Formats: sequence, C-alpha cells, structure tokens
Amino acid sequence: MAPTANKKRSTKPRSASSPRVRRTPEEARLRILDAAEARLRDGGPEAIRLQDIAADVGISHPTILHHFESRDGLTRALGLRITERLVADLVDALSKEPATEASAESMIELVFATMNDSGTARLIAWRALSFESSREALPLLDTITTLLHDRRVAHARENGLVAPSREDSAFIARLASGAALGDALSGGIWTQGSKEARATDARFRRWFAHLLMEHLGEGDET
Amino acid sequence: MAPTANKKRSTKPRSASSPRVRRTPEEARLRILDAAEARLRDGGPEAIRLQDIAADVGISHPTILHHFESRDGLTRALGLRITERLVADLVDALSKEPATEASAESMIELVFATMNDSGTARLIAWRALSFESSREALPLLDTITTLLHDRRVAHARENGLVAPSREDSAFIARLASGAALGDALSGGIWTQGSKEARATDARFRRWFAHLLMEHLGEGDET
DNA sequence: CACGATATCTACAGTTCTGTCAATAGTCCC
DNA sequence: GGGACTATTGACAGAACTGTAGATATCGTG
Repeated sequence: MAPTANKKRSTKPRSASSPRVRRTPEEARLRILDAAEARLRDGGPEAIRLQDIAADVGISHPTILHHFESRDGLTRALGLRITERLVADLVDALSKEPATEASAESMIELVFATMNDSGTARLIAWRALSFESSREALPLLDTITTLLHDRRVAHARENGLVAPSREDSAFIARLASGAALGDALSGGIWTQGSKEARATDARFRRWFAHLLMEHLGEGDET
Repeated sequence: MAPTANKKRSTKPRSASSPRVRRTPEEARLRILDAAEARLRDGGPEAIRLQDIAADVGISHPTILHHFESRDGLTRALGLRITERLVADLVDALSKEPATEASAESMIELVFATMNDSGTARLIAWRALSFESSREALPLLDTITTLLHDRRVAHARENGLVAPSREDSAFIARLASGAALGDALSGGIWTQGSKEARATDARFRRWFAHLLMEHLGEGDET
C-alpha cells in the first residue's frame, strides 16, 4: 500500500444478512466504478482492492468480478472512463466559454480548474503510469486544438489579422494542458499546499494567461 | 498489477546453493534501490515486490527487510532518492549552462530532457500519487528559482535593464518544470509516441522557449 | 402465476506477498 | 587464529487478495 496514503478499509460492514438488491448492470457498473475511483483518488494506485471496493458499494466482491470479468477489467474500464470524462469536461467547459479575445485567461483558469478538480490530475497520472504500453491514444489534444484554433481563426478574420498556424494553436493547447497537469501534480510535491499558496496559485495562472496573451498578440514565426 | 505493464517476474533464479556475498550496507541499499526503481519504472506502481526485487539483485528478500525495515521503508527511501536526484540533476545541469541570454532555449531543453530521461517523469508522478499526504516539501522550485533569478538579475545589471521580480522568475521556473512534467507524462497518453512525434516534440520545446524569451524581453507587470 | 435469465451471495480454493526467527557465514580487528 | 559484529539466508507464519463454483433471490415476460 502507498506509504502514507489513507488506510481506511472495509468501511461499511454491510447490513447483516441479505436484503439483496438487484440493480441494472449499468447501475451496478457505475457504482463500482465510482467506488473504485474514490479509492484510487485518496488511497493511491495500490488501493484498488476488490473487497474494499465491494464493501464501499455494499456488495460482495464476486459481483465486481461478474461485471468486470477480472481486476484488470475493472482498472481498464476505470482508466477509460477517467480519460473520457476529462475530454468531455474540457470540451464542455471550453465550448461554453464566450469567444472573446480576453478569454485566454478564463480558458487557462478552466483547464487548470479541471485538472485540479477532485484530483483529476492524480487520476490522469495514474493512468499514465499504469497503462504506459497500451496506447489507446486519446483525441484530447486534437479536440482542444481544433476548438481553440477555430476560435482564433474566427477572431483573426473579424479583426483583419493574420491567421495563426494550426501548429501554433496545437502548441498552445499542449502547453496549457501539460502545464496544468504538471502543476496540479507537482503542487503536492514541491509546494507546501496551504496558506497563501492559493493566492500564489491564482497569480501564477493569471501570469501564465498574460504570457500566452502576449504571444497571441503577435504574428507567427517559424 | 498494472494491466498492460511488463509482467516479468523473478528473472534471475539465483545461483544454486549459497556463494553468499557480503556487501557494505550502503552498497546493498544502493543495489536494492536500483532494482526497485527499475521495477517501478517499467512495471508500474504495483510492481514493487520484495521477492521480485530480491531476485533481480540476486539476494533473498529478507535482506531487503533487513536494510529497509519494511516495504514502506523501501518505497519511502525510493521516493526520497528519486526526488533528491531530480533536484541534483536539474541544479547540476543548470549550473553548467553558460549564462548567455539565448540560453533560455537550452535551459528549456535541459528541463524537458531531464524529465524525459529514463522515465523520470513517471517516477515523479508515482511519488506524487503515493505520498500525497506526506508533505516532505522539496526545495526544488526554490532552488531552481534562485538559480534562474540570480542569472536574470546579473544579466539585467550588465545590460542596464530593469531587474525582474523574484516572483516572475519563480513563475518561469514553475511553468517550465510543470510543463515538462506534464508534457512528459501526457506524452504517453494523448500523443502517439513515435514517428514524426519526436520532431514535433523538438519544435514544441523550441516554440516554448521562444514564448518565454518573448516574455523575458519585456518589462515586468503586476 | 410460472419460468427463464441473471445479478447477487456464501464458501472455498489457490496464490502471493510481507514479515519473523533462528541459524549461517563473511569481514574486520585484536 | 579467535571472536565480535552483522549481512545474509532458508523456512515458516499469517494475512490478504483474486478468482471459482454452486446456490439463491429478484425481475421481466409469457
């Protein structure tokens, strides 16, 4: 088990005998995945244990095996869901955002917020660690890039500016998501998390947004 | 075990009976940590098993317990060593770097290279995941910040420019290390790792360096 | 209401892993 | 050479975890 991670185990003793509830497969899978994700979130990678998860949900562990075939199946499904939800969250948030020029700052805020939200960065990192070889490459960067690029092109056209290259947009997306991921992760390591740290965090994001906007204001270069 | 991670186990069967070798405690700890790190690197977080590691080193697993007290002790020591070495590597690399103005690009290269080097980012991510609560906060950012800031101040003085604020330097360090970490990690997830990807990677780093240099050329703002 | 499908349970099996203990064997020093 | 120190080991203990098998309950449907 992860050294200093939470060590809670088998929280709910499950009601005595067997008031057996029967859920739809989807509902069951959902609850199991939720519990597994919670375990992973604050217990570290080694906290994905069938019996613990089953106890959390209030079922017996063979039920998990029934729905996911094996522990591997569970972690695989979990990894898939995590990444898919990240993509959905980002796309959703970015789509809602008004396409004003100054929105770079709030876009940065959005990406960082999404990464920090309830340990998303930790989940993504776990996935990166656990599934290294299985390259089910995600269309995440492509999606965000397109979203951003279209907006920039439209903006350039409206204001009679020279349109940015697609690669430039791709790099912005890559830098933003990478920085958000890295910052959220390393936040736990080399900054001391509390007190005025939040204020500094906010200033950092604004600084980063300004940095990008400085860049956006100029022409492209090869 | 991590789903698609390498599944090699107990590679070396250890020579038959007992040509018992006796090492110094330091040497023994070193070899054990090396083996553990290798396991972690390409086996994922769940691959740190005493018996496997012992087999790799060519010793019996109680020896590991003798030197590290417990599995926890081992992972803790490993986490510590990983981060300490990262700091040392970065400081070392940055110190050697000539303090020319255009060195921003090579500094970026350095940070990215260090993070990508033999899975360092993976190791750091593992540490972030496993030790979330144990805030043995590292002086990494402070160290790098100081290194960078001193250089910038000196450069500004030589050229009669206005000196940058320390927070600006801190943010640059934070962005660079965060981006490097995030990029190295996510590199495995949402880009498809090979072919012309390397070329794009290189262009991305250069683009990022230019972005920073654009910023460096200007005055500070609050 | 009866029946088929299947989600769920209890009980168990088999494996594997960490940790303990007492014995063994290098290495250093007198 | 003899003795202390301790790194190393084999064997074992205890626990925990994943996975299996057969029984059981619940729900939809004819």
